[in-house]
Amino acid sequence: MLFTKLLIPTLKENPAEADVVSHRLLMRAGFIRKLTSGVYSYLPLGLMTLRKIEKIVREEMNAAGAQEVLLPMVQPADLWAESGRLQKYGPELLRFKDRHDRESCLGPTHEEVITDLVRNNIHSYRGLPVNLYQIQTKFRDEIRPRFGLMRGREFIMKDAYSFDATEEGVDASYEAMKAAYHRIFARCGLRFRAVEADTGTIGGSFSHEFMVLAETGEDTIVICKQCAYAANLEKAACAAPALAERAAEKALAKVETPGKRKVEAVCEFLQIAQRDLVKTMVYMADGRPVAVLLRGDHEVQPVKLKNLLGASEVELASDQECFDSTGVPTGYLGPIGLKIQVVADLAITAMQNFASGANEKNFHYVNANLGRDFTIEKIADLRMVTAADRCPLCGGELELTRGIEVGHIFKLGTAYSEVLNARFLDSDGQEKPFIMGCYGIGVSRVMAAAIEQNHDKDGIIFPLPIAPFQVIILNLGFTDGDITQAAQALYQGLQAKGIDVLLDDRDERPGSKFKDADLLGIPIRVTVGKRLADGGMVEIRQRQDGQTTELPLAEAVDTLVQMVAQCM
RNA sequence: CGGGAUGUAGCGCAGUCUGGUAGCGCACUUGAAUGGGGUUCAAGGGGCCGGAAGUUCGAAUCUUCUCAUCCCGACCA
Repeated sequence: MLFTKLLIPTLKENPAEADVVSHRLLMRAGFIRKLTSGVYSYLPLGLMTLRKIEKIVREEMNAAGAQEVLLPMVQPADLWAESGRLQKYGPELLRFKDRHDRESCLGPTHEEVITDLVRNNIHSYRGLPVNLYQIQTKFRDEIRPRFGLMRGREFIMKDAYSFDATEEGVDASYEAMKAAYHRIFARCGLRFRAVEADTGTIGGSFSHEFMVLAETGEDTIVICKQCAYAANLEKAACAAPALAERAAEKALAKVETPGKRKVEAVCEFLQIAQRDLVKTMVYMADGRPVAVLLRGDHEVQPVKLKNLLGASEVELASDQECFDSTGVPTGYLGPIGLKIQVVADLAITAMQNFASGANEKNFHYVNANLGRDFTIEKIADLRMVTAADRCPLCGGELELTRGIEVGHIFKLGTAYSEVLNARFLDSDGQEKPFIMGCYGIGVSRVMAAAIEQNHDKDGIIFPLPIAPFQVIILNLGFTDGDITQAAQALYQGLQAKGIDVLLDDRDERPGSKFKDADLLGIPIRVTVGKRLADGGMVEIRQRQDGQTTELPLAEAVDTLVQMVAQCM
């Protein structure tokens, strides 16, 4: 296409509202414009990239045996009431009434609608398994939309739902999706990892997130350097502590620790290492206080705690809440004689003769021992993994790194089919609920994540498979008929070979064209200028590494076709 | 919803403290020159100073209220 025929409003300066790199560059390169908070228009270039991502997604979903459908965005509230999520989903579900005063909502996700569709149309195990997907705009009234396309309220999502008759079946469906997702993100040219994840509010029993690796990612992920283990920090398991040889238990003693509340201060005062102190953190679990014991140098992982307690919300208690429930000021809490529920992290089972608060202002115990001085009902893995931890699978070294969640797959089980009474007749004549899985990809987020991962100071560096154009031709001889004609010919030659090519035919200075080409991130740039007039040569430059070659115009088409084929 | 900040031309900003009727750069229009890393000169067009109320002879500027946007926390593709 011709540059002059496309709406590509590039910006020289960074918009004040954008300070995340993908947002900034998407704005500057003229891919998106904001309409209102968390809601964006896609301009021609943005839509082209989106379409390329969608095409890859479609091809892989179809290849994995899924069928494409398109479900309604406006949904009756009744259906959400039936699943129980009308209440549970909260204000993120945008609700409104139509002219007949019927309660409606905008679909933030489609478990209800798809389950309704399947329960009304599939009644036998003979129709199973089935996997239905769509690519569609979702709306979630996020508390705080931010980072441009990374967390919009309106965004484009591919969501798929599988229905199986058996456990083996759903496992196979899940694995097929996992494999398809690997192919999708690999084909998009992204560096990513699939990690084990918490199942969150969607529920279900098993889940993986697909993370695009980028320093600016919102999530921390844990990767084993030796084996294939990878997990979200929320989920990452801590290896069971190595049990050292048991030493003799020393006598418990209460010591005065005036004004020493923080772990560092207490340990310094007592002349002990932080790993020899048990700290006591109080959390409010659905409004009920719970104390968590863990080693002085460890941190609580709230999601693990939430899961252990079966609570819907856990939050660190304020100093006041803490005092109200225990009668002890924070800093002096300890397991011995504490009146509220106490749970403990696994790591403390390996500790001996440790220090802890004495539940009395300005006092701590030393030489406390689990079992002798106190007992704990629930001991579990409750802490955050650290880089010092070992892989729970192979004992290898762990690495903590940042990622952007672009895909999430869940094995749902029968959670939705049960509440929505979606059943089929099995071969044994029994009526059974469908066993479901659901699988999402944030298509618009993939575009943003690709940029977070691939950019430099000059602009975007698109992986070729998702670049709006594969090749950009710069005509630098705007006033020179021969050069302009050669650029035109090259443009038509590439088009004839099926290359997505953009010809910069603007009456602009060379500098502007170079700057814009870099900003747009088109992988291959061809410059047709006075070097053509001098020696019949054109210049080819790769955006990725800046590698430049010159070659005769006559060879350009074949060479470019080869280069593009190599990168797809 | 808590904490912080900002709203002045399409974009980036100054002017606000100390009230006197709106300015700079880029972009845009016209003309000329220039043509391999955001070129130069000249002449133009464009603003209800987010909105409302108040104080004042006079408000972008002071006061109050509102709306919007962005950033930091709990949620998620």
